[in-house]
Amino acid sequence: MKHKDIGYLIKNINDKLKINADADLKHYNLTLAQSRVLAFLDKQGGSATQKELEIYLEVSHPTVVGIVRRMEQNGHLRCHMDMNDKRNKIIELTEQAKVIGAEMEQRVLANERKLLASFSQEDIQKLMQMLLKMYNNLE
Amino acid sequence: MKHKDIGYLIKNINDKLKINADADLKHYNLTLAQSRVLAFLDKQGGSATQKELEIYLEVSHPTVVGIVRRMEQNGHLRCHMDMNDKRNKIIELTEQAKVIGAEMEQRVLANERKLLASFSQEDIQKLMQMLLKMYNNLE
DNA sequence: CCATAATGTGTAGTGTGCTACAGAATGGGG
DNA sequence: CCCCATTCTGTAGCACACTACACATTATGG
Repeated sequence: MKHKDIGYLIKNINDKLKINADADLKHYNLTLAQSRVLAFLDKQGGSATQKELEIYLEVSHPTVVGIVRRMEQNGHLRCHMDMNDKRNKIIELTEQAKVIGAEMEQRVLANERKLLASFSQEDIQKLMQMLLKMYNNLE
Repeated sequence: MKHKDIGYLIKNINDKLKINADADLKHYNLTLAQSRVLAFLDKQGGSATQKELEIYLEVSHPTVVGIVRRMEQNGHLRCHMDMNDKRNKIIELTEQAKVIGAEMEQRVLANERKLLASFSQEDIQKLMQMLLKMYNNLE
């Protein structure tokens, strides 16, 4: 591959990660973004508010609305209003989705191993540091 | 920020890079993807086939069709058929777009400097190596 | 030379990201 | 207590990424 700037390289890696993950997840009728939601909710005990999801995903709220709507249509989620604060929308995993929650976390780990194949532990540490530094440079 | 996997961190960085760049480029009526097209065509002497653009951008051809159509509508590009091979579509920068071509490359460099603020030269080398390694792990 | 493969482009439909605007519920200060 | 700011959610419209399908043109092999 020819020389490219770092930002571009990051975009190309991200695109490929998404394509691979989406292909993997097709069996579950899930996408990469949706699998992150599923893993998050599973970790939270099965439910969270839409706002908490937005903060976790670090995306705008209309983006979350779309993802939640599609997952609800596909039977992965169920939604209802929080009766203690009617501004909140509570998102819950369905039984069907809970079953595959653990598999999702395994899948994330497997993809990570593939991405970092032949990286030493020090390299992974160093990489993580540098990524966090770039992330913070962009606040 | 809490612990996240590398793939997720890369996505978050990519999203932020896009948001910052798009805000910067709004004055030119350009997006990040469009500025890459403009810089590429400028480097190629002002024109290329749509296929060459596709290979450079590493995206699917329908994605290129959309970007080119919007840039043509905005007066940045002009298109015509290649008379030596009628399958090819030749894309050319307009005069208006050529003027800002050099500025685009400067802008890419400026964004790169911001992203890599406080990175040493060795770190940048190491980072580039690791990114390329990840990229190749995903073929 | 002609049938078939390969190549380049286009369209349809979907998912995920954004901004800008709007509405409902809650909280707080005068 | 009521007005106003804050918070959470929703909709509209756009950009860009994909797959699947379709069509035209060119290249190739029998």
